[in-house]
Amino acid sequence: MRKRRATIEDVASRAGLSIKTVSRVLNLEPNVRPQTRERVLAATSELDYHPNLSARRLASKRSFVIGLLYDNPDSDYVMGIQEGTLAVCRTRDYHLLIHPCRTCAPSLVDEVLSLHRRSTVDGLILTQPVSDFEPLVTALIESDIAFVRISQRPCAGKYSCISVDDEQAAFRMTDHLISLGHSNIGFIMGHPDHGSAHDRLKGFRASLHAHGIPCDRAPIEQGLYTFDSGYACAQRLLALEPRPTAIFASDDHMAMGVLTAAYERGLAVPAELSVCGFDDTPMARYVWPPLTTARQPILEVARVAAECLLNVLNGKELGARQVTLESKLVLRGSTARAGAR
Amino acid sequence: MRKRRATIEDVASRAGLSIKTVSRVLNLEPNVRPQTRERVLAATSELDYHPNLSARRLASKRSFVIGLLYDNPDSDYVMGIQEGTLAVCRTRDYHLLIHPCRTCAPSLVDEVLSLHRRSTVDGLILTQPVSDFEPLVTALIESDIAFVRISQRPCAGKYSCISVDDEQAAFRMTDHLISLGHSNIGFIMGHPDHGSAHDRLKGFRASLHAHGIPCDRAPIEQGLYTFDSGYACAQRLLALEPRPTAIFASDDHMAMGVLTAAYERGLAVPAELSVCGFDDTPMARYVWPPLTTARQPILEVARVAAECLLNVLNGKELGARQVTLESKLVLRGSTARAGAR
DNA sequence: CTGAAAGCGCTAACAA
DNA sequence: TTGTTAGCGCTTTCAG
Repeated sequence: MRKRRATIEDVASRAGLSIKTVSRVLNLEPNVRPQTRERVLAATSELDYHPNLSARRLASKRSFVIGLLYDNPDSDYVMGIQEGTLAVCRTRDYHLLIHPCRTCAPSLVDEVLSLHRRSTVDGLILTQPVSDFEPLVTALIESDIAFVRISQRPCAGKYSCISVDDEQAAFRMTDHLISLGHSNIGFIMGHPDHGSAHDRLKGFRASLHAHGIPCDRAPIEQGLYTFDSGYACAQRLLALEPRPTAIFASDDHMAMGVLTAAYERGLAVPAELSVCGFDDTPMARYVWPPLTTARQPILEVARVAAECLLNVLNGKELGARQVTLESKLVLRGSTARAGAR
Repeated sequence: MRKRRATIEDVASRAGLSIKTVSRVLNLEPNVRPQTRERVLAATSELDYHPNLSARRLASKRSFVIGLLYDNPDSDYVMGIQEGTLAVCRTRDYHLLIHPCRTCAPSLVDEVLSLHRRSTVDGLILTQPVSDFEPLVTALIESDIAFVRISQRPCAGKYSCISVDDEQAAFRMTDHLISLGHSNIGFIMGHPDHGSAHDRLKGFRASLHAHGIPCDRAPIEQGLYTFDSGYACAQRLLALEPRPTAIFASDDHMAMGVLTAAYERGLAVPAELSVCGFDDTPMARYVWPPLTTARQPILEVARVAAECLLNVLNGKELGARQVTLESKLVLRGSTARAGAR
């Protein structure tokens, strides 16, 4: 037979203390004698006591929930971010509310503000491109809602911003292509609403420049971080005279579009065309040839962001943090020495 | 300047009614005169009133949260399920708590029971393979926790079970291959812990049988729903004498492993080998050649499951529902007429 | 260092 | 059909 769930009063009376003392122990507040703490802890476990979240939320006027905002078609990216934030939430007894959304939806700001107004969430983690959507960020600041952004562009104020070194990584990737003997390299840019797209382009250009390759003549196409856009851009690049010997796509989806375009033209990859992507999504390994790409520490990014936010919510962090994590090049079969047949 | 958030009392006094009446309107309870209801609604919107979730939860001893359990490496599948359940939750003012887990973790049962014990969730949606994990299902039934399973195998009792027609779809897919002139078809089975793996095999066999092809001699390999397992199985199948002219992989990940194995052996797909997958993950379109596969109505499955669960939680549904949704064959370039070079 | 009492904002009986 | 009165289980003053 199931007994009624134990409450803080049960614990208090069992330990021969007041509920306030029990509450103190549970909330790790100071000013409790170690011995008293022990008594509480003992009673707690004897009764298999678990605080009632709703009651705690009501009394403390906090939800102990953080919201995760995303508008990203890449499932693997989103899952990675979810996993990282969840890991932190679990260790700190918070819950995660996922909130997929459309950056372009006119209702977005209201939607998010209402999440907070209804005390559904205490704070928010914003991923790209939502994190770069000015109107929302401004509204959050005005409403004094805690948030942490995952983005390259820091924003003013006490708001932390976590990112990966897109520019650096793109620089190194380009270096790699050049070191393989490529000099006519086509570049496919990502969705212009994502800060990362601009940074990756910057890194590409910087590397060309560093190697004395005139970058104003480098063929650059505007993509959208999707397979189809990559395919379309590749069609244009491959029609150029002289044809690029390598194509650097700003993400793996577009790189796969490039592969498809190459196949359709009967171009051998990597013998006649080197292709590289970015992000190292799981499928980069699964296409043929496996994609050379750059691996982002997504989980780590998410973890740091969540940790930051929880620190802010619990007054453990004052200033804004500005963290940049490092990506790694992953060299696979889709890139090879130029002219190697 | 920000005013204090309106409470139910504010609404009541503004409408000149008691809080109970307001509560009735908010909870769609009967026995309220339409005119009274109007007064409440007016006050509600004038004050921009939103009920405090925590208070409601505490008083009603319900969390208005449902949990989503999954242990599936396929991000696209998981995202689809999340999206479908979220859509329903939003329309019915519930929250979704995602809970990725490891079916093999010994702590799984405790972990899930504690979600309910701490009144974190009112009910659960189980996806495969968690939904087929007996110990958990049994524990949930014993603890009288509401749940809905996404699985092919219905379980006893008043518990609903939503599924797709894996067997039927595999049958049709095999039919398709046979109609293209293939008779020596290799089959790669999915992870044996997933009910779907067995059903797909059953459909495959049934189709062979229906066409008078001896299925006891059909080459069948055991995979794990992963790229690598598909690759390994394909290696074995392609080494057979005579070599199969088609391979039916039980999911797209494994099918991609087959494609890779074929490339490495210099086998042209589909000219020398037809390949088909299952699930229609987004990347099925993005590989070369694009994969013939079967599309599952994942969103719909998730929606129905969530709707079911919410109905149960709100006493709107008594018996167990047993729903099977239909998959669609998606014919792409990876399959072709046998012997067509 | 510890405790008593007063809510947090809502729902649930039970009256009226 | 509507209102009154208790709680739900916790945190927060504020006293000791």
